[in-house]
Amino acid sequence: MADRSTQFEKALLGLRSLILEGAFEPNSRLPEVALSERLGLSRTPLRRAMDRLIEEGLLERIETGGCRVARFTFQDIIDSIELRGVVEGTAARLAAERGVPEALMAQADGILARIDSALAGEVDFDAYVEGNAAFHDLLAQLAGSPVIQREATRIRNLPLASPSAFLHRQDLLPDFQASLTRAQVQHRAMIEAIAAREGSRAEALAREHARLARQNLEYLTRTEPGLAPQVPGLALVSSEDT
Amino acid sequence: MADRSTQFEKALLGLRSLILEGAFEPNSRLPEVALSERLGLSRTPLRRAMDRLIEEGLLERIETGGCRVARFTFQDIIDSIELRGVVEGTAARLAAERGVPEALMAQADGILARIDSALAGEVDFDAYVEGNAAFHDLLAQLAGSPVIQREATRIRNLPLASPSAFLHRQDLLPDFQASLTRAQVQHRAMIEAIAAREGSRAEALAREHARLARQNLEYLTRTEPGLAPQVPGLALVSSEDT
DNA sequence: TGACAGGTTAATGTATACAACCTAGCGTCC
DNA sequence: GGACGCTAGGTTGTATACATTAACCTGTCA
Repeated sequence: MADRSTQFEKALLGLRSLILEGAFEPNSRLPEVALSERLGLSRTPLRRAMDRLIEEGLLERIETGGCRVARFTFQDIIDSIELRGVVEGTAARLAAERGVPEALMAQADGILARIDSALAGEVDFDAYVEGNAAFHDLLAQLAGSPVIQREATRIRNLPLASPSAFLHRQDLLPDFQASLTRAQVQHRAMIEAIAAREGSRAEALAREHARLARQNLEYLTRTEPGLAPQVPGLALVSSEDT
Repeated sequence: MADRSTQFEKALLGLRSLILEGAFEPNSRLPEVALSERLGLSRTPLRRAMDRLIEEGLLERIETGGCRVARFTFQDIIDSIELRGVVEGTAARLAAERGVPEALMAQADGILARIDSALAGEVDFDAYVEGNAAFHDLLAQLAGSPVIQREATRIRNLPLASPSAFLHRQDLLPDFQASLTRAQVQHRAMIEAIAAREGSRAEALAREHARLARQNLEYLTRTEPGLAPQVPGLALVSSEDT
């Protein structure tokens, strides 16, 4: 996130992808030298990337040293989405309580209009995804609090909580256009609640919005079990214990 | 957190202390070599510690490279406490909704009893702080979700959100024993709400509990302005802009 | 006198070498 | 035969050397 096109960035993206693709056995230890050779870089940036992935919850530290791939379940994804709704709900509530500068509300309207365009007629899926990301980034800003913004953005970018983990296959939903439209209705309702200074409603709407993502995910995994390995974050999901 | 008595740990604790004590000018760049010499270790563990402190929000990365001390305000501390209440509230709500194993509830009762003892008669402040930490650690576990537990613990340990940032001078409160007793009443009410499976009430109580910490902080800074430099997290607080 | 170009310095990012630790396997002793 | 200890191998944690890049200063030219 910090550096562009550095070895660290390569290590971070490469290792994260490998983990989410299920390239490693859960609970398996990750030897640093072998990994660094596999990724074509030295141990220094690799270790930095591993530290970051530990923060993200994809890896966990071993007491004796080193780290291993974390075991996570479908319920962990559900919980991550719930948490995202809670934190975004807080951003929305505080924004409503404290008020939002004109300029930011105008930006919000612009983003909503962009998403409307993406949904009009034939759905422009890429444009929707882009607009959706912009909306949630802005939502994190609306409370005017660096702390809230940081944490909301952070949790939204957690691999397990990231909408992009399944959004890219949302075309498999029974009526995916209807789902996106429903999400956009919630987007607009949130902004309206914030403008109306109704904190509780804004918070509830944000939570409801996250729950929609959860329902979509549950539907996808119920009807398309074969999809799991393709969906980052679901590759390691299993029903076994510990 | 991971390693004990390693150079990394020394770097993390040392640098964090220096920042919170206000040893650096806000927005000042931190040169790695000078810092590593000052802390008596090499750049490798120092850089790891700096990465961690960036995650915690005490430092921020500079586009061109390196990092500087973050500027934070009193409002940032308020927001961090608010966020802590929200996430702990979620842990409490989910625990109530999903139910908690007998063994964990028994542990909770044990901790509550320990805090009661600490408050009986002459207040044993250290024992209270220890029991309070145990309570909040357990609260993070009650939902039975590794994700919730991770994030609740993480946010609680953020320097700006940490109760220990001002708890150690809580003896300056007008009637600090009453304040601790009120907190303990809230502790017990939370556990009872969870046992009664009342999620909304449990969540509201956790938020209320965080708000008590906020009120204490506000009182302290209002009546003892000279205390600020001694209170970690307040050293860098200022009313100037950007 | 001001602005631009070139060089020099110092900083970070990266690689690698070194050291301490844990683990496992084998041999010996009880 | 089993258990304890020692040694060897490998892995991580740390230090340092190297390279690359950005900033700053200086000198010259317009």
